[in-house]
Amino acid sequence: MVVGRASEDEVDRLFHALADATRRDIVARVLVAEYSVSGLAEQYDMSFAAVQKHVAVLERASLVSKEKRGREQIVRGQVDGVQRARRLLDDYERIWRQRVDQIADILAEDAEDED
Amino acid sequence: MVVGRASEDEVDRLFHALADATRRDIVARVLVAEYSVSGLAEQYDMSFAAVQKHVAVLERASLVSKEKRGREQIVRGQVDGVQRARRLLDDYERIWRQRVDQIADILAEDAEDED
DNA sequence: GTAACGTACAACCACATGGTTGTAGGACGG
DNA sequence: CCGTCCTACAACCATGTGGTTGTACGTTAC
Repeated sequence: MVVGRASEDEVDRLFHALADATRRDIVARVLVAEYSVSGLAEQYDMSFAAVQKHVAVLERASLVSKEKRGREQIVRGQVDGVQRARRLLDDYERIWRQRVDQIADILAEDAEDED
Repeated sequence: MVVGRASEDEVDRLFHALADATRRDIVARVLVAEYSVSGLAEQYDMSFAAVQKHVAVLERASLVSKEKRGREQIVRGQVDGVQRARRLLDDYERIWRQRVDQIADILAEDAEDED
């Protein structure tokens, strides 16, 4: 198919995880510094459990990873997950450019004008 | 012309629209060629109304545009929507690189006496 | 040991989503 | 005109999502 690298389910999880402002903010934070889950929860006006769920969604999408440290769970950003998403969008742009090139070729050959 | 920073809602709609395999396939198709809504509906094993809803989601996310032609509605891909999403992910990668650079700086300072 | 902390998870609720069918209306061809 | 095609939209249903609270359990501190 057009986008071949990751399974459709993985891509679903990836974009779904990114389709929430709180989760995007979490990703941005943990790309910069480490946070415990409760440390993250302090940043937002919602319950600990809600933040925990967001982190779980991000983890399933491979956008963050968790590592147990003592009684805390440390959350880190996984930049390769971000890169994977970006690369998928690159594919779409490439498809589009191919089409544009084809159209340009046709126009160059026919030298026709259309409105 | 640089696309300005998108509102959180716009980004939500963008990634949400991309978080469905059928919708991603529609985007890929209409980036290559024009389709009427019913033309798209023929491609998938679901009702016309379902496809119509998917197109509406993509339209709200500015990933496709519709144009009336006779009794048909022609769907086209909007590559700038794709580019907008990709650029957002670029931002995340940039954040991450800055952090990596900072860490590298710290390591470099620590290793200065070694020079 | 006990208390507090950090986490996991289940149950629950309101609401959105993705699908269906049905109805209605504009555009085209006879 | 009439019938067909394409579209729009509403109503409905099952399921998923984002949030809550409550409970349980391991870890740390006192």
